[in-house]
Amino acid sequence: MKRKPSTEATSAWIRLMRVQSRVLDCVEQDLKKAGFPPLAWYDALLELSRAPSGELRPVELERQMLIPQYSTSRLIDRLVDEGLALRRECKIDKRGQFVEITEAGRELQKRMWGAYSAAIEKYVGSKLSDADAVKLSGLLDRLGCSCGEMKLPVTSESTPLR
Amino acid sequence: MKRKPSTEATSAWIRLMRVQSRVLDCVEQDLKKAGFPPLAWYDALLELSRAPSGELRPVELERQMLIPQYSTSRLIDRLVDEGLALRRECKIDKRGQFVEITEAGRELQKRMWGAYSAAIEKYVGSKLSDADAVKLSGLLDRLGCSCGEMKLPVTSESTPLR
DNA sequence: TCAAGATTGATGCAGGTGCATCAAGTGCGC
DNA sequence: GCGCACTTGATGCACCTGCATCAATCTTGA
Repeated sequence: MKRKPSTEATSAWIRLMRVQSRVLDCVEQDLKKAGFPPLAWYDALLELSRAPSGELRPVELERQMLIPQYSTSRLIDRLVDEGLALRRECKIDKRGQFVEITEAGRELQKRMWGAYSAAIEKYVGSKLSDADAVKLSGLLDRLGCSCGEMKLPVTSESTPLR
Repeated sequence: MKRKPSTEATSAWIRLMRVQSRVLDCVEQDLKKAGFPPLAWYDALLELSRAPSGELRPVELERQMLIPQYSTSRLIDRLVDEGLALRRECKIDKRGQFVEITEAGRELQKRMWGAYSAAIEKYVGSKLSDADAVKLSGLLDRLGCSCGEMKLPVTSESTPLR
């Protein structure tokens, strides 16, 4: 058996697991109560809306969102079913396709950001000073480093972040 | 629409979500590769093994683990199917029952701790000084407070934590 | 004591996820 | 130009989860 973690590390691990799941639960619950779909839909719509012409290859979306391929494929199915996105053929690579966000998709994304940002403020922002939020981000980044980097959200005045 | 979160808060939120899911994924993956069942089984076995006579009411387990009732019910089903626990009738309350950990259950819990603790060290302990781990715990606790408190793991030399 | 309500635990159903695998298309090396 | 490995995306299957609901039992209050 390998070296054991310190009690401090173990304690941080436990809190990371518990707090994240609680906070995520709260946020998802608020969104659901407001009649919105799950957060994953928001993430996908945001990625699409940010893309140059509102379209991405599924494989790009997959890399942005860090979810497995089959998961992306099915998420797109659902978005398309709801008229939030549509599949377009990709002429340069006939295996592939483009997924394009629709007007309805863009609108839903914006409306969701209202509820989503309020939830972030309620469950995170209001609990932490900005300085502490920065400290927390820094510590978390140290844990994430080994699994690849994290996209920094480019923030302009009212641009939704991810 | 309500007040918007600062970019610092939003950034912390994003990292909390991403880092947790990455790290959890890594740990679960390591456990799976070592041939062990999911972490939830470990948590349940640990709670049971810590209980006074190795048995708990499902409703207690549910409260300890912070998972929904139906989830507890089915987790117990699986543990029982695998011979890691057994259901005993509860004489004082005929609606209820006791779930008792078996010898096999205790053993699996101990064996899992070997792999589990190694994973914690690998993905958390080795990335953070003890002092930073304490800081991280503190910041996370501030977020968790609104959702109820967290059990502090009582640590003695080689006692598994949760 | 008895009815109304709360608590305990199980379960049918719809849907989501992970895994393995497949088919189609691309592109590289020879 | 051909074959072989790789990439892209979809899907069948098993299992897991959330939701709603149920039956059984306990508790409370009049």
